Amino acid sequence: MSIEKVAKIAGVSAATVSRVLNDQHIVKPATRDKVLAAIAQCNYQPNLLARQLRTSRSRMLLVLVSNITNPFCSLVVRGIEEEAERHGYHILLCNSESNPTRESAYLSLLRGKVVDGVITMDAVSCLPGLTDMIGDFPWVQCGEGDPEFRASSVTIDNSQAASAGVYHLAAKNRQRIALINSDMRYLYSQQREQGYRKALTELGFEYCKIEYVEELDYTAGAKAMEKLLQNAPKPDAVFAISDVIAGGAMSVLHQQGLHIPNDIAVLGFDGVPFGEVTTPPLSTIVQPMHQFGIRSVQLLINKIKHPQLDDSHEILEWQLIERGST
Amino acid sequence: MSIEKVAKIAGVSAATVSRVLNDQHIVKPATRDKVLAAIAQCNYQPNLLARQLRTSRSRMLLVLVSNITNPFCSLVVRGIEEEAERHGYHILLCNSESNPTRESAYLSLLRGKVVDGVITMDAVSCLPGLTDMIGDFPWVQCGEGDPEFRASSVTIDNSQAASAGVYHLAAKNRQRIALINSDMRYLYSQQREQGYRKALTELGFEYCKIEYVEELDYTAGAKAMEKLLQNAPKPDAVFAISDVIAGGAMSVLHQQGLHIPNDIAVLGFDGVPFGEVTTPPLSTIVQPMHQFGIRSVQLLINKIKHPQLDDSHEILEWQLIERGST
DNA sequence: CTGAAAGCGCTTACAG
DNA sequence: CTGAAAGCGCTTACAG
Repeated sequence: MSIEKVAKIAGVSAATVSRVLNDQHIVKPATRDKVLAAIAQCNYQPNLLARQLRTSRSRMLLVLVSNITNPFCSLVVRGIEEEAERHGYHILLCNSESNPTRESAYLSLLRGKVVDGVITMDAVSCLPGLTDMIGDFPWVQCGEGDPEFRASSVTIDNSQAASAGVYHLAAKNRQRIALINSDMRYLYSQQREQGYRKALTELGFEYCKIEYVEELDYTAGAKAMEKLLQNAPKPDAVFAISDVIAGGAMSVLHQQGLHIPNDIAVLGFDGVPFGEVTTPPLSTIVQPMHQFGIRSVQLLINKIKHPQLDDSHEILEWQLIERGST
Repeated sequence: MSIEKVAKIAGVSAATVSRVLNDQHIVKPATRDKVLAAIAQCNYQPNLLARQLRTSRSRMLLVLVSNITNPFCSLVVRGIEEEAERHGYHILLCNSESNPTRESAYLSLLRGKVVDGVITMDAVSCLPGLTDMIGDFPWVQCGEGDPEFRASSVTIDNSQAASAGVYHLAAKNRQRIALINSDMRYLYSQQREQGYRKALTELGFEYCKIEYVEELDYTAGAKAMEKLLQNAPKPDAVFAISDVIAGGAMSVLHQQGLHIPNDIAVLGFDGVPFGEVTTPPLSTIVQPMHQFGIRSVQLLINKIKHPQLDDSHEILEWQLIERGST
């Protein structure tokens, strides 16, 4: 079923059908009604590929996440989808697992005109080949903002938030605050570590111990916690780079019979729902995940509509929520 | 940059460039080399929309999930993406939140030729309008298999698994086994409830108490648990329809000072990673989530390639894992 | 082995 | 207000 056939049924030209389809009000009401009737009669739905090819607009957005399994990511994606829908856009999801081959396969959709722009939530910024692939296409980095790249960004002040986390723990009389950080490829990891070290210095604390994880999952958090408990003196607080990591750490502490927060305090990062149901509930630094998604889409669509626009870098507010674990 | 320009640079016709692009081996090696050089020289990437329009194959799959935030969903999506990539397909994600408007917007992409087929993980089956939209397009239901519909499916035997759960709890000397079930729109909810009731009858248990949740999140699980504890006699075991629900329930039990499993046992469903880090670790019925994703894609692509094929209904194996909570 | 031509199904100046 | 025609960028019989 094509526009040509609808036109024939309605007794008009394809151009007129197209005008009706696109809500152009220059069509005479009577004609319009005939067309609408024909469309309904044959249950016609335009071929979107043809339209996209012709207009060179796909109204699709590529979203590159490193791990959709991470609740932080899925909450951001939710915000992205909500806002995209509002603007008539659809989402193509690439769950990259930080796999460059897969990322580049998806990014080639930009040059292939299948998507109009991309939101990245992975550290593409350190994979030079990939940034070449993005080239001049509309791009916003979400949750991470490397000003070196020609991309807009939506983030929080990671360094400041991490410092605040350390001060919070210090206010709870903790002296030996360990950090479980993730892959230093991520700019946010670097920034949070910097904030952690800065606060430690300001406080005059000597204890400074950092364990790195390669994946942001419970198992990685558990392993890191085990390592942290091996050397003396043991920490009396752990600051985890993500709530998921904190969850893994807490399970090890329970196993070893340590009391949270008396023996050791635990502070997370992200503000993911499961932090509300841990034992004890997890204190954490909340990122505005939903808002991350919404603003990212707004910036991206703005850039798609006005390509000559300058990149903008948004810093949203974080918030420290104290629950039972600190 | 179009195929025409590449052809001009290489001194051949567009048809020849197209043949090289599509790896057709009838091209003379010398010609082939010239073309490849031209492609490299101008960094050419074919317009995928044009190709898709011409071949009427988009190599895109639509995935409809009700809530990407649910770890069950994201683990299945991961499997889907992995297998799709293997076949050269990309994923369009619709996080429907069970919102019919959004679902139908995405489903219209089927008739719009933007996607070649759809995998649903939501209860579209009870939204008649939506199944009309899917029409005769390739469709597989994942995690739910309603034989009434013209769709293939990949599931487990939900009724059998639920019965086994009840028997497991009975073997732990539980007599008052409550069920926290989800929305009865879902076929799997109906099937699991049926398995639960069947086992209860077989065991001759009189206690039978079911609480329903509308959302599959921690909060909903917590609320349901609170209600369950309000009437006497209290249950000595809770069987939750999902691990996330179980997590919410456990937090309430901890708050009320009840010991798990001594005072009350908790059994989950899904086998999601966070069940490993609860206190105590969660016993659960594991669904092969990754395999769900993989098989769904295989069935779907098979159907895309051979539309006349009959629908197939696959039942995969579940597994009861006993951890500390039962 | 290669090219000229038609066509996928739309949209959009242009002319009337 | 409407239609004829061109064109988006590919692929694919068809002919040579």
